[in-house]
Amino acid sequence: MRILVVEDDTDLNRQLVAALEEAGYVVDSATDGEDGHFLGDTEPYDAVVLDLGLPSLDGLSVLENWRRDGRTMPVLILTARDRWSDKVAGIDAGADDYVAKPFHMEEVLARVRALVRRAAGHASNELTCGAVRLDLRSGRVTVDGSAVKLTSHEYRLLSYLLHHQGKVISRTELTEHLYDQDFDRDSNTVEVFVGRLRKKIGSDMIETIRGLGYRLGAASDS
Amino acid sequence: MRILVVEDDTDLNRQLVAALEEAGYVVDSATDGEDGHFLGDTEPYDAVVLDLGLPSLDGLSVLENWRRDGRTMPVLILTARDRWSDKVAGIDAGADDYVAKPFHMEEVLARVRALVRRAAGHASNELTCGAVRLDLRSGRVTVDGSAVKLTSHEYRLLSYLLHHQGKVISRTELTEHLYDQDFDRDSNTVEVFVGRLRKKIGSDMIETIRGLGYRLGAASDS
DNA sequence: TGAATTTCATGCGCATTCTTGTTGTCGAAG
DNA sequence: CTTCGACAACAAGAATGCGCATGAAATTCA
Repeated sequence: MRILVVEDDTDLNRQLVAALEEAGYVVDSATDGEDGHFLGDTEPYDAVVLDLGLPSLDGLSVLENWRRDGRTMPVLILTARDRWSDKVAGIDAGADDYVAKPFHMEEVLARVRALVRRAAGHASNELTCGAVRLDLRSGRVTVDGSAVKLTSHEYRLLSYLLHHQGKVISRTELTEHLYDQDFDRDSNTVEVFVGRLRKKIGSDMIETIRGLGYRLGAASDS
Repeated sequence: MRILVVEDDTDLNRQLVAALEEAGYVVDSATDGEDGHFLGDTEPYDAVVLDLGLPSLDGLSVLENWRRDGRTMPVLILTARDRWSDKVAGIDAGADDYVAKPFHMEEVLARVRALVRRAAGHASNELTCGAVRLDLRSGRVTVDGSAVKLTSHEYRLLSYLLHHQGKVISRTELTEHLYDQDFDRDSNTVEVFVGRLRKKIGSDMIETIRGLGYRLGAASDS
């Protein structure tokens, strides 16, 4: 999962990035509205954390621009302001959630978790597929009840596949969501990780659709 | 759009119902957890407004039960409590949004609007023609309910035909859309793939219009 | 620094795709 | 009605290139 943080306070920015990375996300960040707007317009993020008070281009305008351009990724708004009318404006501009500063990092994490989860159409924090179970809060993975130790990339891959289970995911989509902007395109890293993951969770979980991508779960249904 | 309101304060309940109906929704309401839980489990709502402090069955439990039963409709939580840890608990239990009491009705309406709008984006889109069904999201194809395995090109071909069913598609149009610009003109690959597809989905699906191209669907006409 | 993790490179197996050639079908003209 | 030419369907071998395994190099992390 790939997240964009747009926050001008460099300290807070750093904290957010650190916390999100700690939680297993790939994070890009911008410190002003123009950069943020550009990134959000060009890169496929799974969620955005957006401060409203930004230099060069106001957060609300950034959001409105994205929505006008048809970008639909979930956006969590941060703001020092506390007036409810601002909240309504933000929500109607297309924000998906809202946190008032000062906030607890835990709360932001929970909300981002929920946004990403919901954007993929899941209501619960436990993602399961067959014998595989992933708890988004603790980051633990079990297969048939017994814990499995995954490396950070393996976890990201599995998490993405579980969020979008049943769907065919192209290799480019995976690289775009599991890595930040600069990544060597013609590389077989993804295949390597799919192979590793298969070894750990069972090779019949991830299906290969030759020429299109991979698909997890719901292999045999009518 | 049908909304469920679960709120024990009869005054507030009535206000919510009135405001939501005013906004054009069809609204059911319950004043305790058990009733609310039952309704949410049996009726298909597009969104739920749920108070946390309820008699007979706590709101959080109601929500958890719904999620455990696989109900995925968006839920907006109302609560008097303001401690952030409660918010996190609510969000992690599967709530989609959160409003602290006391609130402005405008805000609730804005959030419900947002929830409904977002949930609408998850309609699974499938293309069908006769017994053939193609789910664009999962890339699965079924004929008479039983799954059919297609290769990448076969899938693209079928998808294109389904998108333009009833229309006559020339062979050049197909090559132009299934291949990138430079493609050996005098080649019969398209016919080969039409043949393969016919073998897999039934030969009466794709009609040949001699000299013009192919047509899928709309079989019964002169 | 040492261990774990991630990335990169090579070669192979095989599903998929393409080509070729033949047979079959339709339409029009003699 | 017959015959001929053009177009389409089918089959099967050939070639392409995708995806996987494996191991070594590089990088990160403790």
